[in-house]
Amino acid sequence: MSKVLPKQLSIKEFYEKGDLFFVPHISIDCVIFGFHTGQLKVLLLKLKDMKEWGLAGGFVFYDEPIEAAAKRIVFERTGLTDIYLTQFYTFGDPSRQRGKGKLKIPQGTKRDSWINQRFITIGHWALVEYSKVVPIPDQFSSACEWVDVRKVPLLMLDHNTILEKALQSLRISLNDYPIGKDLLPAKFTMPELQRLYETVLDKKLDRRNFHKRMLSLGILKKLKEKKKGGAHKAPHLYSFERRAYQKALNHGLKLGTS
Amino acid sequence: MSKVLPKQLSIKEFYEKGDLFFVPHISIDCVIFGFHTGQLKVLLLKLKDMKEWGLAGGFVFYDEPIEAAAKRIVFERTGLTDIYLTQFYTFGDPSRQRGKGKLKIPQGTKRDSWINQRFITIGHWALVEYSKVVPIPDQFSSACEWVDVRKVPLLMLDHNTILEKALQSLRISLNDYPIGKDLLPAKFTMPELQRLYETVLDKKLDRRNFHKRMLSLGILKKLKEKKKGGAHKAPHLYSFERRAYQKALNHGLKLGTS
DNA sequence: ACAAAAGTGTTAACCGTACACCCATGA
DNA sequence: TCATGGGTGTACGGTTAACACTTTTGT
Repeated sequence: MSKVLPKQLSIKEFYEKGDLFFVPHISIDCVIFGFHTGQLKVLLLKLKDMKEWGLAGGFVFYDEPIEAAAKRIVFERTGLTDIYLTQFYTFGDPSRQRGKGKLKIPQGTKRDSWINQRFITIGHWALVEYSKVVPIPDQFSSACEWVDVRKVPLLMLDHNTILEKALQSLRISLNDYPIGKDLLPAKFTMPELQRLYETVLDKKLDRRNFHKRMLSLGILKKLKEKKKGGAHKAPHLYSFERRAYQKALNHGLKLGTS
Repeated sequence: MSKVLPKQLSIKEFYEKGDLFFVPHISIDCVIFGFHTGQLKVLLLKLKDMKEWGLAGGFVFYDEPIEAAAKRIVFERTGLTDIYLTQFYTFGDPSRQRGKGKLKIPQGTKRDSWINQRFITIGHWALVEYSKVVPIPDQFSSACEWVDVRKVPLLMLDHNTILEKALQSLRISLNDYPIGKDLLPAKFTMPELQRLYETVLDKKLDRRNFHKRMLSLGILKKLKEKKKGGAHKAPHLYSFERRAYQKALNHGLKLGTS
């Protein structure tokens, strides 16, 4: 799944010759979500020489499927494979072009260089386990950090719009598909799972009803261990039932309306 | 909304010089749905010099937003403006390229011509009123016809997959958004509306419950006229309440789960 | 008068929501 | 022992789904 350039190109070489490797006019943006200390986080990159931050993005090799490219991009920023990934929308505003609006033409590139042309970007969101990620900046960035989705700064281009739409899509998908396996550690407690749902949906849920519904889905396995160390009563630990979880991902949670 | 080439290009000119006007590597495919005689129809094009049929497709002008391009493409095949259109998925398989698989390189074009390169296509579906459409083939096609979605033949490239995914997306959208205004004539009967839903969902619905639910949505206006001419009891005519219908499209049908 | 489609109301099952008490643990 | 969070069951209400009879009209 991970594909690498023949050799590591310098930024300048990349800007000048990228179209030898990548399909021009096409980019991919990945909204990488994680969950930590009760917050929904998104992985952002601080662009060199610019005030703004941006989403994890990249390009598509000539012989690479779109989904593979998206997974590669997530891999390059997180070190993770086996990414849970969903394509949610394609953004094609003609203003998505370096040299238009605030986006500067990269130093030393020609105006007609492939990188300065109009790009259509295919938006994906990914769910990853926060603690397993070691954020890695790309060559255009000076930093790569988790940011609370509620505290996201001004992003380059239309990346704020893309993030908003990713969140919408994630919330909608929550109605039909389970969530958690990719965002929580292998063992977790019911209150932790509930906090995840509350955070994504941005609203409080009833503890007892949540408990009931989650169990009724048949995708949880109650472990005999309890979580030690916390103050107060020790909560039970759960894990997901691999097969049932996967089935729910494939077929959705709602049974066909008779 | 309708944009026209500086002059009408011949097919050969188009194949050779298209990249002077259109963003390379990007195409748009539109699954145009209509409803007639109790059947869900899709507008297909018979390709010249090939066995297969294909969906309505086209390319994006350098300065044209994606959605505008999609609406233009529907306009060019149907003559209609004010299209109800939804982007549903972007297909990017590297095999989407003339010269690979069954798709021939157009006669007289060079292998490295823009048209023979890999294309990423942005899938849309559109709902149009069957009776208002005058199907118009494009320059690559010998015919443009309505085909029952249940009788769709083998299509070029991955167009069968695109159609399948469009249908899925349409069915899902049916849960949250009203349908009918763009597929039915201005005045219609409740059984006609029900047949539309049954056809799209591919299952029978209960007549009385359907009637009740539709009225409860508050988007229908009962007219004083009845439909004449048919055998049997004359059904009432309805029309959609413009404002309520639009509101339902914008905000969805389901009220926020408390 | 008969066949075929349209119009209408009631009931039962289910699901979602609200809600209260007891238990375990660390401070 | 107290404060805090975790674990569990019940009751109500609204929505959905099942279902039968009457009306109209053309043949």
